Order: sequence, then structure tokens, then C-alpha cells
Amino acid sequence: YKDMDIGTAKPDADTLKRAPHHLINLIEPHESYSAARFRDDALTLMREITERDHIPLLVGGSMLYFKALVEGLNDLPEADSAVRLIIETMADEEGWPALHEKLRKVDPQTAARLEPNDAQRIQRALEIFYIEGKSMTDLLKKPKYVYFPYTPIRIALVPSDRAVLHQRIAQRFDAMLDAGLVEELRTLREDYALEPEMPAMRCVGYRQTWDHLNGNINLDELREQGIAATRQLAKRQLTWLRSTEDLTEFDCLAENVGDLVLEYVRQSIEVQIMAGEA
RNA sequence: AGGCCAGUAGCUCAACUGGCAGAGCGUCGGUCUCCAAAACCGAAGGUUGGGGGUUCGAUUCCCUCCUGGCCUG
Repeated sequence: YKDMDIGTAKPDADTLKRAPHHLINLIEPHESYSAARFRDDALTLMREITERDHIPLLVGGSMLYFKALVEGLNDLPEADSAVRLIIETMADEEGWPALHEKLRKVDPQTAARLEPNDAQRIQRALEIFYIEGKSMTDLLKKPKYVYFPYTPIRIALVPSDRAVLHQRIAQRFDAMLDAGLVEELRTLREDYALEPEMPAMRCVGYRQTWDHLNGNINLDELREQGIAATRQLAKRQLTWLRSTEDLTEFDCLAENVGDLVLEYVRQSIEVQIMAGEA
């Protein structure tokens, strides 16, 4: 997001100079992004980068996005804010379990795998049905067209010690507060018409800072809740990694991780070149 | 020093006149097909500050000690 440098932990100017980053400052704080848009944007960039004989690095912890990129997405209708608003209005009146029941009637299979309170997914499944007139289950049956002409080398940096991870997360969040996270959001709220439901305002750090600016929590509570939210995010990312295939893990707490990863990448590329895949 | 109040899960607090110790948050594990730094699901966790007493039975009543807070001097 534009103008959200501190809370999104963007690389500093020096780092950007040494290693160009893409897909940063892409959208406005009041906009939302999607896995499908990421897939398109990333594929375009990857083509440009490889045409320059460079190797694109996909860095981050958003596993759904990475999965969408590599495995592709089925041909489902894109998010429609008007339809979502209608569904949300119904949910406010009847509650999500009632909408779960509605979904059961039009798409029993999807309803069966969703919890009655899983607002986001129930909404998505209903949205698909209302727009397309067909159930998500039916649409997912059609084979998806997967375009991904690359052989990714998947690397995970996993901390060997959870306690140390938690310590570093606390340091990271404290650094954000010192850098002026609260002031950053104060300015953002002046410059944009932001609402707490917007994706950018629901993300780790900003959500808690929002509560603080509204006077609901004090600075200590902001710190505590922001750190906890970061820990929970890290835990979810680790859960994704555990179920990821073809992944090579490195202990990010080891002193020489950088060298180990670099050496591993060099070897992997050599193997790919010999196999004619690169 | 004396008086009063409090001490229950990692934290904040519940538990009617004695009757199977709970909740929220956190922690841990999981789910994931166009909001994903999102949304949701599950689990673990207690010698109720210590010791003694009354009772069939004590977080609850009594005694004592410890710790913290408030008031008086």
C-alpha cells in the first residue's frame, strides 16, 4: 500500500537500491487487492525480469497468493463489492449461520466444508452463485488453465526456537512504534477516507493502532496486542509451510543462513540448467 | 505498629445463602481456490497464596502465616 511504509515494514531506501523490489506501493490504502490480481501482476513481472536474464525472487509470507501464482486459479467470477454488500446486509439481519443454510441449499458440498461462522468463505461462495448462477463446487470441477512456465526453488526460513521468534517479533513491533507507526496512521486517516473494514486497516499493526487512535486502547495495550497479532500471523505462516510440498527449510536463527541459502540456490540452479529447465 | 480490602489458568476477572472451579484474552495445533498481515475451527492449561480447623463436602466459614494495595498514626 502507498504511504504505509512503517506498518507494512517496507525495505528501507538502501535495501531498495541494492535489490529492486516490485509490487510495492501498488495500490492506495483504501483499495483492496486479490490473489488473482497478484497472479497477473507477478507473471508479468516475472516475464520482464527473466527476459533481462535475471532471476525473479518471490519473497513474503502470503501463501495463498503464492499458491494462486504457481497452481493457478479456477475460472471463478471476481470479487464484486456490490454483491458483497448485499450479502453483508443479509448477514447483519439474519446472521452468518442463516446464510450458511442458504448456501447449503444451492451448494451443499461447499456448505459442508465451511463452518457456520466462516463469514468470508460463505460470502464468497454465495457471491459466486449469485453472479454466475452456478455453484462454486460446479465451477471448481472444470479443469483450470495453469500457466506458470518456471521451476520454482522453494525455500522457507523457519525459526528453530519459538521463544526467540517471539522476542524478535516484539523487537520488530517496538521498532515500528519508535519509527512513528501511530503518527503514520494519523496522517493516513487525514489523507484518505479510511474505514476499519478496509483490508489495509485490518492488517496487523494498523488495526491495533486504529483502536488506539480511537481511544479504545492505550499505548501499552497497542504494543501488547500488536505483538500478539504478529505472533499469530507468524504461526499461521508456519502452519502453511508445514503443508507445503517440495520445500527446503533453513533455520533463520542460524548465523550463516544467508550463505547457506545462497549456496543451496546456486546448486539448485545448476541442477536445473543440466536438466534443461532453467 | 494498628485497621480495612484483595490473592482462583500465562494475564484480567467470574463462581447465588458451603454442593462437579468457568469466561475473555494470550499460548499451542489446524483449515484455506479472487479481502489472506484476512476469516474460521479445535486443544491444552488449576494442589483456588502456604499451613491448620469446622463439615458428608470448603474458592466459599474459622484460626494462623506470607504477599500486594488502601486508610490511620
